[in-house]
Amino acid sequence: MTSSAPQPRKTPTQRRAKETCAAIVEAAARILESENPDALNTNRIAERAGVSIGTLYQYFPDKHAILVALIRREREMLLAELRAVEDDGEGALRAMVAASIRHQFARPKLASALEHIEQSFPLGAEAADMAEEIAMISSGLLARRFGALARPDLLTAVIIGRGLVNAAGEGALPEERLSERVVTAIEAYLLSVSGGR
Amino acid sequence: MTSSAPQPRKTPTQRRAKETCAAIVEAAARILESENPDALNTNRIAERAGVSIGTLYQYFPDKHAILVALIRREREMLLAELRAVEDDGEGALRAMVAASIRHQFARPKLASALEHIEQSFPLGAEAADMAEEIAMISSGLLARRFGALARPDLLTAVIIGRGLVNAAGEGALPEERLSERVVTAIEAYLLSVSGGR
DNA sequence: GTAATATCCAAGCAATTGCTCACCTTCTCA
DNA sequence: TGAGAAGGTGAGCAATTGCTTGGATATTAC
Repeated sequence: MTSSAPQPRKTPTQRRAKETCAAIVEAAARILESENPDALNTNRIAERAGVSIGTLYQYFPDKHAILVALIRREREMLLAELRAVEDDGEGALRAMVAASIRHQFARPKLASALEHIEQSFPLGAEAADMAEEIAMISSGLLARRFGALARPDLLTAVIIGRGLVNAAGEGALPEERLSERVVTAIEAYLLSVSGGR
Repeated sequence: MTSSAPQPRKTPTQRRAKETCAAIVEAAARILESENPDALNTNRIAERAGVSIGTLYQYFPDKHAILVALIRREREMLLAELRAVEDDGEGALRAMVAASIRHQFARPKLASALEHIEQSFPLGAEAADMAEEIAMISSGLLARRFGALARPDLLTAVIIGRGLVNAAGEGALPEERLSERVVTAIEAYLLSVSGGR
């Protein structure tokens, strides 16, 4: 009975080791941002992190695990911002959109690189968890304004928002007045499916 | 003075050679569909196409060129469908959405695999051309119903549509009543920015 | 038919990749 | 203070990759 998700060989306990781990993950992020993503290999990650390749493989069982850690790190940052949005009914949608845009434009290249990587290897369960939590948060925040929303309608709203923010982050849509544009698109759709009132 | 876009070594003239070329491109498509995209290498493409690796490199200067050819092939198929939409005012939007959905669901895995590949290497100029042509087509078809639309609003509508169709193609959104949903989202947005009438 | 041309073959090279292993260094704590 | 644990090193292996090359086979033109 072999576990399909390999565990790291060592768990970092001392502070030095935790910094090393963080440096490795951040090095991967920097490579994804600066060079073409094909240049992302473990030797290069170790080099940019300023550690040896052997050290890297003490904390990450394989290359895949480094990317998973990076994706988790970024997801948690976004989720934290979304969870912090206050449920004041009126401005909640605006605040969620603003948080998403802030996250996307903090490190736009990284955000879109990860976007593509996420699909190529199924981070399946976790991606679903993340989608679920975003749906839950949004559901609560939007209910006051649009009433109880059917699941597909909620998903549609989230996808519209994500799509527009990503497109803008990749330069396919002007950044100007992006926030209003996204809010408008989501509001228009939700009003339309929730009775138009 | 070296050209940055390498030309194929030979242009296929006989029918046999053209079939070989098509088989190579289709083999790449099948690999992207069936196996994980990391397994896409030239040796494998040649094997699945039923030709030798040497033959492959007679018509394609490098691996990149095969993917470009495949992307072009798929783009042309979609564009052809979109161009064929009749300008009857009312049903034009519905018809464009239907064409996009048909294209996406004809070979869903291929469509989303290419979606991710397109970004990783800049097919820059051509991608822009495609976006431009879609914008032109849409612009004409939507003008009758929504009036002259500002460029960013048009782009937003296209991105909303693409995003929803892709999401559905990847299973993130139920396929049920997808067409109505997409039309609703686009209509709601365009009505909202074009004066709400 | 036969020469010229077009098409196809596949062994294998050079480079890159993910990763291991045997060893050294730094830290912790009794 | 010193021994064991935690942290770190980097040469290099095995596998894979994109691609070249030298030559065999098929098609066309005369």
